[in-house]
Parts: sequence; structure tokens; C-alpha cells
Amino acid sequence: MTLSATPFVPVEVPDLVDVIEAELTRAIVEGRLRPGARVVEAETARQMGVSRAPVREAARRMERQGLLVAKPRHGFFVREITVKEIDDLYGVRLALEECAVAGACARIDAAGIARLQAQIDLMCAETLGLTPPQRIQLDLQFHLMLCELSDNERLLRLFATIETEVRMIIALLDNHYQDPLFVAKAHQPILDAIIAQDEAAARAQMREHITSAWHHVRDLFTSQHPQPFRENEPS
Amino acid sequence: MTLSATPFVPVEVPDLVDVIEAELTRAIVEGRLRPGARVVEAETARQMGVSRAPVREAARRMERQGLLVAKPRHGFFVREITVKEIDDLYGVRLALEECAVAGACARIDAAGIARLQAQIDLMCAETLGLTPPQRIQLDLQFHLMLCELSDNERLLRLFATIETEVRMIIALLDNHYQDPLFVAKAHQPILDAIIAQDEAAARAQMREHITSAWHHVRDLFTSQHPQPFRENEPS
DNA sequence: GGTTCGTCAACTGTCGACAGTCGGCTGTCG
DNA sequence: CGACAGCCGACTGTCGACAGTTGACGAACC
Repeated sequence: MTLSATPFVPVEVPDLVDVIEAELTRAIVEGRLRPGARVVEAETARQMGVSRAPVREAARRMERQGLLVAKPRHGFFVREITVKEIDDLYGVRLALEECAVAGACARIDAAGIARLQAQIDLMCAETLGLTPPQRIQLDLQFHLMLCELSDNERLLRLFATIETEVRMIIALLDNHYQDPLFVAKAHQPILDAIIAQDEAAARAQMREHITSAWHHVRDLFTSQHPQPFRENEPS
Repeated sequence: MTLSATPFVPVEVPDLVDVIEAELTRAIVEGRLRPGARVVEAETARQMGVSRAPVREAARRMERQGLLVAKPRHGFFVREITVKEIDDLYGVRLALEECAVAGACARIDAAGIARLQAQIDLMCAETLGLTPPQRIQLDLQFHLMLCELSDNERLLRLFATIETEVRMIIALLDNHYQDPLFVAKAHQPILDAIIAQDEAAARAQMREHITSAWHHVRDLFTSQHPQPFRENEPS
């Protein structure tokens, strides 16, 4: 046996691109950069004290992720959110989460059950003292756990991008109107179905859970973001 | 009414980043760049007659897409394919394609049916004279059509990335052993279920179709790419 | 007054340069 | 002969610079 580990942690050189991307993403999901906002490379670089190159690289990644859109020769813009975007997003989210819960169902063990239950308990206990974004965070962590437990790297990656977008959308909503404790408790039936290893029930519970969130977000969004009047374009 | 269109097409300035990404992607799905291969920025830039900046930006996008992985201070590498990667990929593909076929089922019209049927007919008619990659291309086009018909932009985007990876994997397989005509005809039951607007049946057909491809690819891959011997790491 | 043209500032697309780092090679020493 | 330190080439990370384009503003002209 060798020593359990080397005494030193490898020196980690933070990659500027990663830092910039994280910062830009944070600005978006915290609502400081609203959809449609232009991201001026030079200005962003100046504010962060770096040159434009890493900013552009970070923006390129976020472009592929869908957080930014590039208009050639006009720069990057924060992706605009429409009702259809929300519908598309939640449609995909539903498919992926059903996949995740089914996978988790097949692979669940005692440790996994404990983690999930702890998360639900945490949500129930803490939820009343938290801000809505913090609650959303805990909520999404539960779903992220399911992806982890399903042991599918790609699913996890995809869900991580969806999670970011969900948080971005939430940041656009002024209030949330839902009973936080009710929302927290709503996860229990999903876990119960997983414990019972009843894949069909787990899928059904998840479907209902996501669909409910979908409708809720959709309603809030449509009421708070009336669609801009779209005049008939001359034929 | 104005004239049907302006007489001039807007001058299009091809973005170097797009060109480079397309070229790199082509190199990968055509098997010229094998998984694990290092992509040296300066060399790539030189070969394409450009500077490193746009190469890096293209690579950043492909990194987020999953085609390349970045090892900090060591450059970009073509993503390695393992059996688990294939399983993860097809697991997600299954979820997304079920979603797509369900959506298509709900929104199908005569024109859509015609397009799908034409594609199947094309596959049946042409398949014998084509190379395997060309067959795969036609096949994937059918699935891409379903995503389009489901009218979900995000689903379409996700499937496009999956399609690329499927083609990349196919490029790694020496032979394919399947009766092309049989594969082509296998799409008909899916379309029939869509025409009948029977969502459950459509999902079931799709599930069977994808699962079959999954197993086929998996078997070929495991037989042609034996896992490198992984020695027990000392505890 | 409304339209058209020219000017201009701002910003993107692209490039070459430079410093820092990593891994391999070599030569030396035990 | 093997281990180890030091050197060196290759390549990445980052930067500043320059050219080209775009949209806006304002002047000239019908």
C-alpha cells in the first residue's frame, strides 16, 4: 500500500475562460443580464480585467449551450425567452427527467435513497426561510441527483444546461405564488415510487411534477411578459 | 403586393469559426480524426490558412457540444468513445426520440406524412447502391424530420448533436452486417402509428427501433474495440 | 420637410507576438 | 546500468493591434 494520497493538492490554474463563463452565466441566471441584452466583448473584457480572446471563447461555449446567441458582426446577445421557448424547454426537460427517474429507479440503493430523502427533508425544513431563487436551487438539486443516480453522464450534462435555463427563466419572474412547502413535499411521491422500484409509477409521478411546474411557469410568464405586438408583415 | 423578393441575395460573409467547425466536425464524422486524437491549434490553423483564434473558438463550441474535450494546457482532443458512452448516448437518444415521435404524432398533417413516406421510400429504393455512411445519413434524416415535425426547436438542436455523435461512432465501425433493406423498412411501423395518431404505439415502435439500433451498435463496437486492459489500481 | 448621401464612432473578426508550461531528451552522477 | 536533474522544443494561454463593417448622426439637396 502506498500512502493514501500525496500530501499536496495539484496547483490548479484557473482557466480564464472558465471564470469568465461562470461569471457571465451567473449574471444571466441572477437577472443582471436580461434576455436580449448585448454582450460587448471589449466592455466585458475590461470589466473583468482580461483581453477579448477568452471572453470570445467563453461566449462561444455559451452560444452552443444556448445561453447566448451570436449575430454575426453584431456580437453576442443573451437569448430571448418566449412562451414557445419555455414550452420547448419543458418538453425536453420532461423527456429527460422521465429518463433520469427511470434510470435511478433501476439503479437505486440505500445510499441513494438516503441522499434523496435528505434533500427532500432539507427542502421541507428550510424552505420557509429562503428566497425563491434559493428554493429553486434546492429543488433543482434534487432533480440533478436523480440524473447522477441514473448513472448517465450525458443525461447529467444535458440536464445541467437545462437547469441553468430554468434558473434564468425563474429570474425573469417577479413572484412565484406557490406554497413552498407544498412544492417541497411534492417530491416525496417520486421518491416513494423509486423506493418501490416501480418505474411506471415513478415516470408518472415525474411527468405530473414537471408538467405542473411547466404550467405554473408558463402562466406566470405569460402574465408578466405579454407578447410584444407582432404586426402583420406585408406579404 | 411588393415584388416577390429583392433581386439581390445578401452578400454572405462566411464566418471563419463556422467554416472551421464544420471542417473539424466533418473530419471527425468521416473518421479522419479518430477519438483520442490531439487537435493542435497551430497545425489546424496552418492547414486551413487561418490564425489560431478562430480555431480555438470553434473548438470551444465543439467542446460544449461534446465532440472535443479540452485538457487544460494540453489542448483539445477528440472525445473518446467507450461502451458506456454509447449506452449513455443511446439512453438519451431514446428519451428524445420518444419525445419527438409523440410530438410529431400530435401535430402531423398530410404534408408531413408525405415527407416521411417519401423518405422511407427513398431509403428502400436507394439503399442497396449506397455506402453504409450514406445509408446512415438517410436514416438519420428520417429521425431529424420527426424532430422538425414535433415543432420543438430545442429538441431539434439536441438531436442534431446526437446525430453527429452517432455518425462519429458509425465511422468507427468497420462493417455493419445488417440487411439495409430490412433497416429501411423498419421505419414503416413508426410512420403507420403516426398516421393513426396512436401516440402509445408510436412511442413503442420508436423504442423498439432505437433499442434495436442500440444493441446492434453496441455489439459491433464491443467486438471491434475491445476495452483496453484496465489494471487494478493499487488501493 | 423629407430624403439621400457622406462621415464617424463603435465594435467585431482576425491576426501575430510573447510569456509560461509541459513532456521528452540528454547528459551526468552514483 | 539506472536514477535524476537540467535543458529544450513544442504548444497553449493571453494579449494588443489592425482592418473591415455596421448603424447612427448630421449635412446637403431636392
